[in-house]
Amino acid sequence: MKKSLTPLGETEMEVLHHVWSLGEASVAEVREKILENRKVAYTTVMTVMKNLADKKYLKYRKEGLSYIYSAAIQPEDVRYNLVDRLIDKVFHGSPKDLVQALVQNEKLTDEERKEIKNMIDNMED
Amino acid sequence: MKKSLTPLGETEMEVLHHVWSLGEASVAEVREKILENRKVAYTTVMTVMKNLADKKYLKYRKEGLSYIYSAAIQPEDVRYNLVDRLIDKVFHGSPKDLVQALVQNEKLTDEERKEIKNMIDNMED
DNA sequence: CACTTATTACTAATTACTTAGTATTAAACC
DNA sequence: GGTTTAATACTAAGTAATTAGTAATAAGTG
Repeated sequence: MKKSLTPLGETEMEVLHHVWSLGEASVAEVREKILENRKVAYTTVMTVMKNLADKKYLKYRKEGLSYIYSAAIQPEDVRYNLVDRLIDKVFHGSPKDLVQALVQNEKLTDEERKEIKNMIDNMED
Repeated sequence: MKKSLTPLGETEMEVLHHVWSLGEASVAEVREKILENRKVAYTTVMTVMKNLADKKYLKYRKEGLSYIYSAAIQPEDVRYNLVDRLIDKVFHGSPKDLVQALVQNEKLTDEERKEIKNMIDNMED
């Protein structure tokens, strides 16, 4: 009965990210990518990928003796879902409040602030 | 070794929200607010509030035989933290991508989109 | 003063995510 | 064909969050 604010854990997100950017990937390939940042056991990555497949975030096909994984869900879908959830649970239904929290955050660089402004300006009404 | 995308769970966030809006609150008062939406045991709310106090999100003072809780951390701080985390873990450091995911989300009403646009337009460069 | 009531403290069960070890299976090599 | 190698399957332990029951404590009430 865990109720997380998010549908996925951090490692799951990390793995998903690598699969997205690789297109198709074996456990070993994903592990290599993760190893660029931190150490992790092969079996750990395998377990996470199996779990993600169980949850339908990944699909796979057998090639020789190993499985080749690919994404079953697109990044946009996961991101939308996550942002929706956050707006609901943390910002009580106000997307504006989220943006406010974002742009008021002093960690944003001027560059980033400008990018965001440009993006919105170019958005059609 | 749990690694959540967020520092708080859903119920914890819910309780925190009520304490913020009430200013000061007893367990019973927070529980009443939650009961407006769903059923929950008195002891459950108590446990969550005790945990939040342990994590320094709430502070309390004794009044008679009960504790009166108040927020030790402001909503903005929690929200900033959460948004930062999300940008880091899900949007790989790009706040722009978050905004993009947000405004492209078809669940947003035109009204909300407009509000966001106005807010950003009024932002200083 | 005994009894009801309100409150907190303690305990525990459940679920989810993370992490990784051990076992098994199957291919590949000598 | 037996042995090494690489992969997956199975198992399990740890931590966090949720949920709530039971025990203990203390205050007020007749």
